[in-house]
Amino acid sequence: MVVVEEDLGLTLGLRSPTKHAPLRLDLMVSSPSSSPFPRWSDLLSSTSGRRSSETPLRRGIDVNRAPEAERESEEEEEEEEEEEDEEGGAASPNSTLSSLSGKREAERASDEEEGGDGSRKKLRLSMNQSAILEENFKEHSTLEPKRKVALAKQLNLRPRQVEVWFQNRRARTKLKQTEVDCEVLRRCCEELTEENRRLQKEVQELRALKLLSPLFCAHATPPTTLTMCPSCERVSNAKASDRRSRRPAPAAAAGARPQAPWVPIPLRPTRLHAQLQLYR
DNA sequence: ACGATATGCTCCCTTACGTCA
DNA sequence: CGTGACGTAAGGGAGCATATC
Repeated sequence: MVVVEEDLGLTLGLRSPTKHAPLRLDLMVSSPSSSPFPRWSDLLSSTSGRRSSETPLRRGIDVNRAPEAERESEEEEEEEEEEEDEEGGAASPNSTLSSLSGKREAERASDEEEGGDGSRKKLRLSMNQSAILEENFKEHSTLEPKRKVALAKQLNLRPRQVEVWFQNRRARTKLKQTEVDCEVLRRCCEELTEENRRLQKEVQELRALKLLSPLFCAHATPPTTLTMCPSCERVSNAKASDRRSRRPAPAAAAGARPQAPWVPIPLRPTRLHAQLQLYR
């Protein structure tokens, strides 16, 4: 499966009204000054301004750190998974029923054993883990199986956790991009509404001007005649000298519409005509 | 060559949990 | 201390691509 980075939520298909360029937002981490390891809540806090104080993670408490014994067993499990991965395919336990066989089912079973009562465990990633994941996401927003396993090993996480993190990260990026796109569209709509209002006003002023000066149209200089081709009904304002009958061009004008005598059409000033004159 | 099936991936929506005000 | 809002890890379904038979 060929995956293009731009299709992964970074651009949503909405186009800029001006340049037909995809609206893009750089959502990557940009070396924050306050903390070396930014969290997503910080990156996105421009909209919700909560979470101003330090989190336990910031205070140095890693809630995600497992006891050493469990840690070792997890590492053994990861090594087993890595071996399986290198034999072929990624160990990615998915929830699809058809996929719940074999390796995945075994992994889920092992997870439940860890959880004990079967309740869902929710682990917070440490700042360091988040930062490394963020760095990797910056390089590429998708995960190859080998990179996933390598990252998992580096971060002392299960490959499934790395996979989920990337998945959620892509979702956040897309959500943020959607918000930006909506804002751009909203502004565009406002501008067009304002432009429409302005034009309506202009039309009203022009109409009022016409009512006040009834001779206005008479003083305008409309073309006295137009010419129309009887066959194709095209209208032309060619000069009188060019209005004489023309013979249909022979073979040279192959594909061209056969010429017919052009007939002058007397024109009277109309409202449309006046408008056209005014807008010239 | 073609269809059925299995597998693995991503996307999307939802749920559950942790944290904070 | 209880509660609601919010952020986020994780569960689960659907769709798609690929490999195998």
